[in-house]
Amino acid sequence: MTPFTHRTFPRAILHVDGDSFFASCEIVKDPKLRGKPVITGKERGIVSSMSYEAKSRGVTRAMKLSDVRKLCPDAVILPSDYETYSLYSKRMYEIVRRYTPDVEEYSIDECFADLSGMRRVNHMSYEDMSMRIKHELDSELGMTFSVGLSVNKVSAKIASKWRKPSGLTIIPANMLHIYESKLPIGKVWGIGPQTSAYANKLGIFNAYDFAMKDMAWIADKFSKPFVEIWRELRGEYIQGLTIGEKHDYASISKTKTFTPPSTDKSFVYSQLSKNVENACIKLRRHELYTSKFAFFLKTQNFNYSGLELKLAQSVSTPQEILEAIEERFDDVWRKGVEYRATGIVLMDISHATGQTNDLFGYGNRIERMRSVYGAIDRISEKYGKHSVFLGSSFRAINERAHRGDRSQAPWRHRNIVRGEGAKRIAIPFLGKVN
DNA sequence: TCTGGGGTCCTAGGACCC
DNA sequence: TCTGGGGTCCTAGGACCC
Repeated sequence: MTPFTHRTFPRAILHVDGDSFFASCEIVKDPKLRGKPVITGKERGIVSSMSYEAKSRGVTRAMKLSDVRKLCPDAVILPSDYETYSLYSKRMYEIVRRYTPDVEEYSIDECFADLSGMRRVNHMSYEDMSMRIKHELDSELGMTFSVGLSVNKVSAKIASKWRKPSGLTIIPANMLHIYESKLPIGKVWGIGPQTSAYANKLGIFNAYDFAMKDMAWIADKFSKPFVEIWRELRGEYIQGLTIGEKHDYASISKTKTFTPPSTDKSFVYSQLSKNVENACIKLRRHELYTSKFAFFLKTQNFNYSGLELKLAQSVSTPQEILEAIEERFDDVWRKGVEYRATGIVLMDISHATGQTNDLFGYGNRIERMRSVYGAIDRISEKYGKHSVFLGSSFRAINERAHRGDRSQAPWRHRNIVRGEGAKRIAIPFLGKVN
């Protein structure tokens, strides 16, 4: 008899997790790689994803590629190819959607699905649905998935992680306590190192210890998210699924580390300018607008300095953002400090432009800017990303400029530059827009 | 894990108002 | 002038996830 509940599947929540997803996609792209230690993340210099062959040789996530080559000289190291990964990701979602419309696209290699109430429609048990989903994923996509079925998200996560790779684990409510008593508290989804250490101090070591505390005790000692986890560990269904494609964002950010670090203001600014351009590209792809943002610089010792700024109107193009940054950049910039990265975070994201009274004809200009960027997005689609970019991003995009010309003013975002191999043509911006 | 990039949610505390 | 209570909005920062 379970301590928690009687019904085996009050809700049937599935969690699907692609095994070594990026590396697996690379192996499907190039079957000759099968059986070899495959690693992705070449462009970053650290391991992003590794095949099980690589894992068994001792390769771990975030390991430096120089160490990987020593450990595993025959490793095949590839740059990330997100286009392909997203394609396989979409195919994964579609297969799961054959059995229920309620699919949450949780991340590029994971999804949740609510199978509740689908037994009659699909003419099969939840267990059979889980088996068939896994079989269709494995056979149609040519890689393996680990699948877990239980009564809520937290438990479904426990199930899918239980056996990897290629596991299928089914945990009905009356069996939850068995798995939980073998699971260290820090392995529970949503319980990280801080909370795990705190729980240990309170005498909680596994998920079952946690689940068996009473409500008042938990509520007294933990914040809301952990109370929800506690309830799900007891078999309740608390965390709903977010169904459908992701088009809404609370924030959009872009940050990029450069090596070696730099004390060169115009170079660092160009990095930031490029990040702003990229963030705006994402904004426009989802037809979104922003009216608040933060920019920051990251020093060599991982200190951050930055500012949060507001715009008079919502925008989806970089001009106003960069003008605002330009005005305040010197408040953040410290001469002689070595910076290793810049970043931008767009906030207050909305679907509409957010009407404000337009005292200075500002909106008119924004309208024109938007139509210019409509054209730019079409050019980029046709000729590749960054075939057109701002003058202020020039040094970040044209790598060679880093060592050479230092005379360029940092703020040249009023010029748009068209890149074409070695030839790059600056186009005066403001005067030409109509 | 001596450190990459992109997200989300929650809480505490200050400002301001009635 | 002082004291008390309550509400809302905003920001900084923590914690966690993939």
